[in-house]
Amino acid sequence: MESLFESSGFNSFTDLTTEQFVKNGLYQTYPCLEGDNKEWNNIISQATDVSIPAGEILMHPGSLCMQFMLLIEGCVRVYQQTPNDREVTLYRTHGGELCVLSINGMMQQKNFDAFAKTETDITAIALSRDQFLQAMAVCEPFREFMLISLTSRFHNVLELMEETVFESLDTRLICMLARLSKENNNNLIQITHEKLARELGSTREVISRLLKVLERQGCIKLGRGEIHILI
Amino acid sequence: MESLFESSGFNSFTDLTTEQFVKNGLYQTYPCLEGDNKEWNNIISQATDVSIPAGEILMHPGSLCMQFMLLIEGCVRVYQQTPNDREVTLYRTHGGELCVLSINGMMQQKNFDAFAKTETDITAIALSRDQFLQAMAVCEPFREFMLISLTSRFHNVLELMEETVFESLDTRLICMLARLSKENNNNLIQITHEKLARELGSTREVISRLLKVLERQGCIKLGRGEIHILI
DNA sequence: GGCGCTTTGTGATAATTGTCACAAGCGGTT
DNA sequence: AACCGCTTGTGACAATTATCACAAAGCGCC
Repeated sequence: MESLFESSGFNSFTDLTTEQFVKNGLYQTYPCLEGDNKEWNNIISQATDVSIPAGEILMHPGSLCMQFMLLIEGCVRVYQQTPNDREVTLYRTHGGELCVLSINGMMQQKNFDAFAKTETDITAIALSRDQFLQAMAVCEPFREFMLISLTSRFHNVLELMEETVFESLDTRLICMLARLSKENNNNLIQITHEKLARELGSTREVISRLLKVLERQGCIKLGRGEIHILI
Repeated sequence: MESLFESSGFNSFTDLTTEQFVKNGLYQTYPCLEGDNKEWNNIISQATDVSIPAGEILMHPGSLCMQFMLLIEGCVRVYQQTPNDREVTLYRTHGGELCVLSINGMMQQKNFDAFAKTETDITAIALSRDQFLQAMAVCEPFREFMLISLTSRFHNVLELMEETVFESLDTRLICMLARLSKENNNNLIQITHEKLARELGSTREVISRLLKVLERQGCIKLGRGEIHILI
């Protein structure tokens, strides 16, 4: 199997108009990177625009990503998987965030033992290793952005670690529901029990049972593929 | 409570001879950073040598570390803790590795919700935020080292994540014993059950029982404060 | 309506892990 | 020997979580 990022020119835009559009998108999404730095602008003008549909696996254990990705639009889920098909979500990368996974492959021999999959169509800008290193050398805001991105992602994962080690599954489930509701700004969450289980690293039956308990307690109302939060 | 790193000049060396000694240590420990880069050498010559005894808490939730640490010698344990006094080790930083935690505080408002504690006496070199950013700007090997350090630490933590989510405690315990034995290159491990529990995020009684099972199976031989690995 | 697929509900059961309580052993000190 | 602190052993018990098995309900489609 081969990572999509390794294969060249996947769905790349070739006409300048579209390219221009995406690269304007870059500064809308990453205003902190805009500036009159000639070298930086030069690098960006040579970067590849990338567009990938939902549901594609961008990285998987064993793949060595050789490009650096600045996500413009869309959402990528990073998760781990066991042989017996259990999963846990590690984090998600959204537009305006860089793909920290993609740095790993570029900087080291070690390949990454996690999956990354597009949850929506995404657009992104890809830099080669050299372009990336060059950008690091010449552009102070880029350096700063890199460091902040890496450390906050690290921070996220440590928080997740703490939760999974010390918190019971029902607590984690409740937190997850609260978060989903808040993110969508909606008391109605559209998700199956199966997917919730794959978020939390558990199994469907267990989640179904826990949800049923919450429903009996009057916290939520269950429907097929949806959960109403009743505060 | 105040982080040690925040308080200034903790045990700093003041005489040039010792300083010189530690800074030679820098290049012994970090050969990749040595070079004839004037700006870099200038930054390093102004950096603070730090020496801290074993058992000190360097960082704790709520502290904002404002210095960047290059660890020369010794070992720092980074761990999380619950109100009811359970712990889990996230990772250890040894001589030759940089303290990725310390970058977090410098780059962001968010403070780090983990503990860092010296397990041995340590010596390190501390850079201020400005010195650090300057170093990132002028020194390509330093940049590369930073990126590699950050991504491999990230990698470590994700592996740990996978283990704790999907592996049973006895499996994780066995792995831990194997690792400790390998690290010391010795079939005799000197550690208490209590400490093993704090490594793994579990409790003493549980670990004691699991160890007893392993002993009955003939895998190990238990003694007070020590475990013999019998292959 | 009938079919097929996805999703949910749930019983039964086992394994894992945590918690409380207390005894016992070991090693050093006085 | 007597004492003390640290460490280990273990019973009893509860709670949590996973697993297997299968039924039932919801939904789209012909």
